[in-house]
Amino acid sequence: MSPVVQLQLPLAGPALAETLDGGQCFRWRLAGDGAWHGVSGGIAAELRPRSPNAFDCVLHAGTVDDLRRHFADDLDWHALADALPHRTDRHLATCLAAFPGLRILRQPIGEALLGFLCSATKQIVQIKQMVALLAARHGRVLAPAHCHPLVDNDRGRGPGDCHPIVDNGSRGPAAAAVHALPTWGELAEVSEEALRACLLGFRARHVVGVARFLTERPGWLEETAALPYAEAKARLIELPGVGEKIADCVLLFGAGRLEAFPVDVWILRVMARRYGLHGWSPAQVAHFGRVHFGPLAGLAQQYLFAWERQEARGA
DNA sequence: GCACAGGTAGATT
DNA sequence: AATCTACCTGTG
Repeated sequence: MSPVVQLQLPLAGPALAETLDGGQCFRWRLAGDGAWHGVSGGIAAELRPRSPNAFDCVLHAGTVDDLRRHFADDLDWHALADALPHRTDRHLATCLAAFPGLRILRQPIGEALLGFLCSATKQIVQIKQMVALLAARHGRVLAPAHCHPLVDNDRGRGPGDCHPIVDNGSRGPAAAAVHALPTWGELAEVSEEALRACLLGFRARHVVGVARFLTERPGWLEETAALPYAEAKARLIELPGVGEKIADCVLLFGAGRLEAFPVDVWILRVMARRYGLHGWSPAQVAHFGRVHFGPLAGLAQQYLFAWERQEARGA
């Protein structure tokens, strides 16, 4: 049987869907049978909600500890949300109530950088498509095709021990190979043309530029992640294709900096419609956000974003 | 057919 | 320092 992964706090319903498929990461998807399939770093997992804080879990690659780290299960997300100024902010209180348990996942910083370089003026569906193509064509294999899930544990069987499924009649479609995202070292070997073939458009030039930059400076990204927020952000903005917004996304989702407050068109809209900040510039809104929401502004941003997306879908 | 999409960078005012 | 524009391409 599949092992059960127990979380410290509930993550279910709209908060689960928003956490995994709300635009903070681009490699989780909900399958037809209700299972969440996801890849992050060295993890390839299938999760089936079993109770509000437990999942049946099949790991095709990676360990349960890796998965817990990805879900940032060491943090008390209930307490973090409660530390936001929801007592004096009615709209924020509404957002918190609508997505109880929403989390900021921990992603490898290089993957967050790649994903958000692809995000410029694109919808989430399309970003996911680009990232899927980048992984399939240029990332190393995490789990081979037609591989039985490693249901026992993650020891004693290597990927090479998997049996091909010959008779697939009653099992549904055969599983395709699961690929990791390409590392920046691997991306340095990919031509701009090949990147454009992954639907990146003008973003391909940015990826090439960043790959060159990082290749010449080993350890630069990891050093950046360890710097104080303001210094880290200033360094990220040196990268081609990275401005204020993407730098904040990389720090929030790839370096656990919950004070980072990315300001995109959605947040601009939220601040105008819900907070009356009509005509404010992104820089002004960013300043307002840091002051009003405080050191966990990034978590507030994710709640506001989730609520506004839900409204836009016609709630 | 045409605007728009979780932006950025360089030019122009 | 604020505003304008080009940059790719799938989706409605």
